[in-house]
Amino acid sequence: MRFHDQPPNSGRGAAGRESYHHGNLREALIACAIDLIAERGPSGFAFAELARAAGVSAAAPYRHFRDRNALISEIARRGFDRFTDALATGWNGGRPDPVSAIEACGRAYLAFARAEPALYAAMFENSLPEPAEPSLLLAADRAFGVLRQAAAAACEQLPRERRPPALMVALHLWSLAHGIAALFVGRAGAARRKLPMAPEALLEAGVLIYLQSLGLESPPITSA
Amino acid sequence: MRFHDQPPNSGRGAAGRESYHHGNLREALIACAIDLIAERGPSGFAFAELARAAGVSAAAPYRHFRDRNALISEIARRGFDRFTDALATGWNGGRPDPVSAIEACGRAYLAFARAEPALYAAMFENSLPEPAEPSLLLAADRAFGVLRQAAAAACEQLPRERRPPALMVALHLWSLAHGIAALFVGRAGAARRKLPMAPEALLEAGVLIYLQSLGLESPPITSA
DNA sequence: TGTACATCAGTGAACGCGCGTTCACTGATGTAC
DNA sequence: TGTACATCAGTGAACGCGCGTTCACTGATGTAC
Repeated sequence: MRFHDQPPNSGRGAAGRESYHHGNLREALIACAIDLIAERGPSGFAFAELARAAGVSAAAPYRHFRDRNALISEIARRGFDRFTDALATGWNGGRPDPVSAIEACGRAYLAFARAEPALYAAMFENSLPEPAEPSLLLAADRAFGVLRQAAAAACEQLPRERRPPALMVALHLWSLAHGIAALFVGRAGAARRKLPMAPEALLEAGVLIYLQSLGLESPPITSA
Repeated sequence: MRFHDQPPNSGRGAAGRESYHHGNLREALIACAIDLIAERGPSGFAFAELARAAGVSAAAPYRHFRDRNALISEIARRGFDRFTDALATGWNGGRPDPVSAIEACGRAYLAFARAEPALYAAMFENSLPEPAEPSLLLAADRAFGVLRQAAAAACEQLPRERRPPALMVALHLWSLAHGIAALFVGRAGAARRKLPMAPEALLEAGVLIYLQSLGLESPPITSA
């Protein structure tokens, strides 16, 4: 499954290119870049090489992106947008119950990292200079917002005196999911190793153990 | 605190270089590369630039490393060795009790990532080609072995029927620690954000919640 | 419908640059005797 | 201690290459009238 659309005439390479004008070079460059990132990582190719892959001259991309970083930043931004949607779909408003919904959210997290390694890498393994684009920061905030919201909803199931800070819970969930994604999904570093279980199962077990400790079970103690 | 030694005449740059022979170019290259990685990441500089930084001609490094990857691989390998030591020191044979020792191990994990961002990046954010050097894989295995051993010792505190697989516990701990390190320590991507608490505190809380769910407390239920 | 014109989105040549890698070389060091 | 010689660990020039970026240009498209 691919999360990004294929607009008309945005095919990779020069194939289908008939006119002097490309028609949709901006989208074609993004699509080609995503392929290159998936192969070699966000720092693994040159801007000129990307132009070649898209079948245009090395000068053409400058009509659409200030420089290489602007391209990567745009890809990361779109990645966070898709990521937000994927997490929100998993969470599904907390139905049927917060714990199940958080589990679904975790599955969506890893599914995204697996299905879109290039986007995930552009989001988390880029080397973009600080400060980042404001729109990129906003998109990242929105994605984390889903986790924060999920954690808050789950925490509200608990009696006030046993209620941990929702932000902390969200950070724990995010860290665990990201750790598993970075270590065991995608094209990682030397640490890559075989797992006795699927990453999804590992995350699910970890989250269950964690939430159980907080006093959360599925189905919830307080039934609807 | 730096974990790597400074052998004689391994100073950065040409400073202190008096003779035709460098004396310790291999170590000097590694030291310079660590500085460059800390600044720009494991893919952020060229082999020739490293030679310049070390004050030698571009051809000199080839006397000591087959190519750039061999250098990065060596740095990652040494990183894992130091990392193993740091984790083992934190674990401290499980004293005074497994839960406290695991917490100390977690602190050592983040302390390492913080003190040695270049080594940590070389270990986990490199783009080394597969298959990795066997010696690098071994070094990585030894580091993970400390976590596995710690998890096993902790699990043995539990009655057999409530005992989770130690490997799974080790993977959870590793993932959580790595997730926190990748997201909140060092020079991360667009996701970098301010935390309401120190990464160390975040990890400590997460590990406590997790272990508590397994039935582990500090001080241990079964006293010595 | 036709035409003039403005704008857009490409081209391709050019620039200076630094990279990776090789090569014959040479200064420095270590050692046998 | 002295000397001859082998080995080591550098140099610096050279190569072809691809990169990033700019520039004047031009083909294609859209629009006013």
